Amino acid sequence: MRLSELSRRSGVSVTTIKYYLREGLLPPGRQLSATQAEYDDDHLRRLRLIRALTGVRGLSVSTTRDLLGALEEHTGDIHLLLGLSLGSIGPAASAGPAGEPADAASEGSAERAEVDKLVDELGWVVHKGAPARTTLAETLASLRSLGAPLDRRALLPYARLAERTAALDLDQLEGLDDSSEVMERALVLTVLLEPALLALRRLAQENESARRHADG
Amino acid sequence: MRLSELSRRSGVSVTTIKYYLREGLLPPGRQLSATQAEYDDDHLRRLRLIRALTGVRGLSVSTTRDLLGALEEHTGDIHLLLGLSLGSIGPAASAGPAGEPADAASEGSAERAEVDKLVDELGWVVHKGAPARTTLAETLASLRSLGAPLDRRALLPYARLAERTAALDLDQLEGLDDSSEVMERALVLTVLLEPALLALRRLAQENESARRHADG
DNA sequence: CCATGTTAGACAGTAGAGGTATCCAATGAC
DNA sequence: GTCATTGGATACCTCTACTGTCTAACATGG
Repeated sequence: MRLSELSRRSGVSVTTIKYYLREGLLPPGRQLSATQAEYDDDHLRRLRLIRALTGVRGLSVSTTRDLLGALEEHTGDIHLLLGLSLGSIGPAASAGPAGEPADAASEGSAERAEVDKLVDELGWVVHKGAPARTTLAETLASLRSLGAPLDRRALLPYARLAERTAALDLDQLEGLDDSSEVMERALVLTVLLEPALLALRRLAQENESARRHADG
Repeated sequence: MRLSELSRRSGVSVTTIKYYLREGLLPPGRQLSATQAEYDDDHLRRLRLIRALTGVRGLSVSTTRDLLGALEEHTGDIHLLLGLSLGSIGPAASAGPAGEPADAASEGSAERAEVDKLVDELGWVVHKGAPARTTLAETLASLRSLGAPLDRRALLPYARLAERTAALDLDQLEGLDDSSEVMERALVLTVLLEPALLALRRLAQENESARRHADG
């Protein structure tokens, strides 16, 4: 199909698609001549994936590019994809010592040790450099500085529930043969399911709050 | 304390604090004269909370303002806070019929019904207009259009785990007396724990993936 | 062969978010 | 009296995610 047809079928404007091509989110089409290119259903799928990641999940264009790049790069190696590539997709990766405030509860290196100890205690096999470890440590440091500290003991039951959630996630990948299909599904489930899980948690919170106050 | 001291103690620049005051994220200090104002520890706490919400969690300034506003408004009514105010803090609230693409898997009104049915099946007591219902429905619609549909049956075990997560969350609020303290703690735990829970899930995914591939 | 439509590529422009910088007159501390 | 600080106002800046316009080269239907 032509670029204009790709645009019509995806609901994404031609200029925006050109922008994604420029930014390397979408691979170029098969060039038929200097002024003609053909796109296939893979492009349409990819485009829908891009819109879901940026729109529904709210990822930035550059994060989306990195994610899609990791998808191509580690084809067949679902470990690297789950553990490293999808490891941290928060707002900021906070690289380097940026000189935090003097008084603000000493940068969470203590939390990093706590996280490593937790992972150890759980018996999890997780790469030492997994970015999610850092994300977790940062969040704990932040919670502590706000006066709501969570130690290993408090975190452990959450971790056990995360374990079971992850098992459900991996179950969803069963029965898929094609490797690239598995990889894409893994990305979709890991990243796009996040808003759904958070929404479920909020609904459950409201319910639980209602149940506990029912005695009043 | 003075504005400059508040700045020094929080690590946030004076201009940025002024910006937050302008935007209504931080309440004004006690005005001593036309050119003198005093801030207390509440301001410092609030400021740290703002930085945590925008920095760690990545919320926008306007979302943060809404959240903090809800905190003041519903003091004492933890229901409204959990169910309605914190209901949807995703990237976009998608208000109104914005004319989605022609071909893109018919806007998820079917998903909305599915969500309502799920909540019903679970026996959850949740406000009909809870924004998290919409968030959930949108995510499901998006997953379906990407060829990875999750129906009620697949979602149910996730919901049961969310239930237990919410119970842990509410446990954290036990033993707190002061109402405004409970409210702030609820907000912090609901919103700031999110990155931590997602990080735990990703670590657990890597572990589970390693476990399942251990036979190879 | 010509009118019309489409393409890649280049580049400028835009709107919103999240600050940052500067100036101001008033005022408090020393 | 001098100097730092304040609230208030306004201008400016950087980044992100697009959007618009232009050009020269084709393609396609009549």
